[in-house]
Amino acid sequence: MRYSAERKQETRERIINSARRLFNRRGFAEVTIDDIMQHAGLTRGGFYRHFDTKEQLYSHAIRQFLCMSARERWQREHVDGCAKGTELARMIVNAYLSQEHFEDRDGSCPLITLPSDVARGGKAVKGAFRTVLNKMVEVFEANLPPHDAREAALSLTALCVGAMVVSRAIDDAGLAAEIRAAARVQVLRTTGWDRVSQDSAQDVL
Amino acid sequence: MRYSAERKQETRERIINSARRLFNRRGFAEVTIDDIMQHAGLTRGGFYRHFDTKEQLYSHAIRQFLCMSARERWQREHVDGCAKGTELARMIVNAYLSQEHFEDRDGSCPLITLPSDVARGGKAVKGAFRTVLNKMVEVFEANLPPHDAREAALSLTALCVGAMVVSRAIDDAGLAAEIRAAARVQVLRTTGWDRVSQDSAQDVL
DNA sequence: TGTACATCAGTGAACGCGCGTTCACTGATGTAC
DNA sequence: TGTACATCAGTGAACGCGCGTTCACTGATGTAC
Repeated sequence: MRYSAERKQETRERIINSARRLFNRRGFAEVTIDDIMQHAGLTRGGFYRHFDTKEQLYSHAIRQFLCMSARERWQREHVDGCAKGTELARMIVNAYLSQEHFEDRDGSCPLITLPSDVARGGKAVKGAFRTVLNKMVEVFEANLPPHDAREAALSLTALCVGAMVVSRAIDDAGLAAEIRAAARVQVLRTTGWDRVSQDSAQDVL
Repeated sequence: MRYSAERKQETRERIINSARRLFNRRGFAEVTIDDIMQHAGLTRGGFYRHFDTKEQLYSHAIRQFLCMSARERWQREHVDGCAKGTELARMIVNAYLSQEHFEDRDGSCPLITLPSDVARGGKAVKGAFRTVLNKMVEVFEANLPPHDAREAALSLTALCVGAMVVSRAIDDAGLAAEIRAAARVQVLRTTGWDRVSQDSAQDVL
């Protein structure tokens, strides 16, 4: 077969990547196949060498976003790699609620960008969403006093996601920042994560 | 003018109501004008006696949802009218995070249903969203110890909204309920609202 | 190594369906007298 | 009160654009010999 299989695979992934970003930013219906292919440096017709329908691409895009080690990828990009334990948990919270993450509309955590869409979507998408959510809960849970770790981890997750979701939906950067700051204080205070390793207390934000 | 102005107004509001419910449930692009008019008991053509475009209707629908005393309407529907102070705050939290509110996809608080759409929308919609958000924050703020009332109110709002948003986006009713329960415990514990008026402590949920 | 052929990723024009929008029409009700 | 006329909310068929999808074609690269 001419054009090596790897090259085709690369193109395919370029398409999925473009799709992920565009869907993320504008939603399913507001993005055309033309947009996606152009964004990937291709033309309309070639699309169907890689996918059967637009919907199929959508599910791949979401899946890439949600399943494919979303937490690891995100963590690698946003958090210094060598932190451990409560220090890691604190850094994740700081990075999650940071201005930088707030502004990154294409690449941000899908729990923030997609919930309304997912709530209206099918089983597959909801299942993937749950997977990512569970990963986030696990990180928190592992760094909390055991007696009510799970309960606390669930509400911390809801708080972090909620603060970001709401921040994104308003047109007032000051209020948005205030909400994220309030959430951060609340998380760090209730968990005690602000009291560990004072030497690196000011790093992320 | 035949057909009294009131009758026309009634029809118009019936259309907006249908639109609000359908948009809320399925999103803008997935609802056709035909759907909306049928749902309102009318036919396609009549639409343009009331609105210029589908988008205009959308903005009216959202506006009705968001601006038009959303908090008061919601409060009236979901919370016993005569409660006051911290008791009211507690009841609102309980109702907000209740199973009933969780299941009411058409009529639920727009902060939960719309954030992804609004985040992708224009200034007008975001402004309206902020209005509702502020109202929710105010209720909380008025019932918290003054020294950091605002900060606490902001994070409580994020927590309540986040818990509902995330609950809706997963396909596991058990986990969804667990998240809402965890959020409720967290809110009531950090605010102390669970410690007031023990006589009516079990009412809502 | 070179030549002939096969494959298929990618192109771009064309197709056709769905849906937003328009339009000629109806008929119920309002107003004038 | 009754009659003629005007208005316009609502109808349903038709229009036309946009976009998902199809298709004939190209040309780069792989394979066979």
